[in-house]
Amino acid sequence: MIAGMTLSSLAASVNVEVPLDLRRAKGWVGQLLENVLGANAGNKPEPDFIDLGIELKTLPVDKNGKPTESTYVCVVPLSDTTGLRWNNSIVRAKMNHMLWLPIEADKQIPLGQRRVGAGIFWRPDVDTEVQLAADYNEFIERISLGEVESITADQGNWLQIRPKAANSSMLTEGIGEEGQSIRTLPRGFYLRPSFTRGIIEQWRSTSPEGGDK
DNA sequence: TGTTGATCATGC
DNA sequence: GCATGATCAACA
Repeated sequence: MIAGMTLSSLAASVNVEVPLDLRRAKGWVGQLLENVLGANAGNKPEPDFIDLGIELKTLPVDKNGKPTESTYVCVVPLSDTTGLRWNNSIVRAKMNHMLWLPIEADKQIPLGQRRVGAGIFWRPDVDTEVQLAADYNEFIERISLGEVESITADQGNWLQIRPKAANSSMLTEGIGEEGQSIRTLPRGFYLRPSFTRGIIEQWRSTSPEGGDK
């Protein structure tokens, strides 16, 4: 029902002001859509629609419909990694059912005039999940071995690990090279734009609304 | 121009 | 400080 609507009309429907730009309101679009659609997980590490088990993600896209940014998934566990496996991971819980909402992100369009696209309900197919699991397990193994400081963003096929903090001086507990406790920058799991591009392309080729371009 | 590392706002 | 929502902006 909200496909095609502008952010300013959606904001008006929930009595929210539209900021001039996103520089000081980076998560504004995502929070607006949570509001409009009634997501209820708050800031808990659970899917947004708890009862449905569905994770809501806005996906900024350029004029060609290609994602312009990576997608944050969740915080990376850096200290208590024993027993962590793909099957009991928060990454898997969130990615099991996702609702993607493409949003126009061309900076030439004023924020309030940007439109929401058709929602894409998505679940990973078997091959995709195998690859995500491989990325995840490799990262967790390296973290368990005390290699967190040598993980860079160019590692991982679909998932990547990057800093996720208020600033570069934030520290959290991690595992050092000798297995000791260290202080290290908090990290997050992110999905590469190449991954979300695939979701859009898959939708375009299979949905009646999607056309074939 | 795409990526990587850094950063912004909010709630508790 | 940690978890949510993400985008910014410098640099390769």
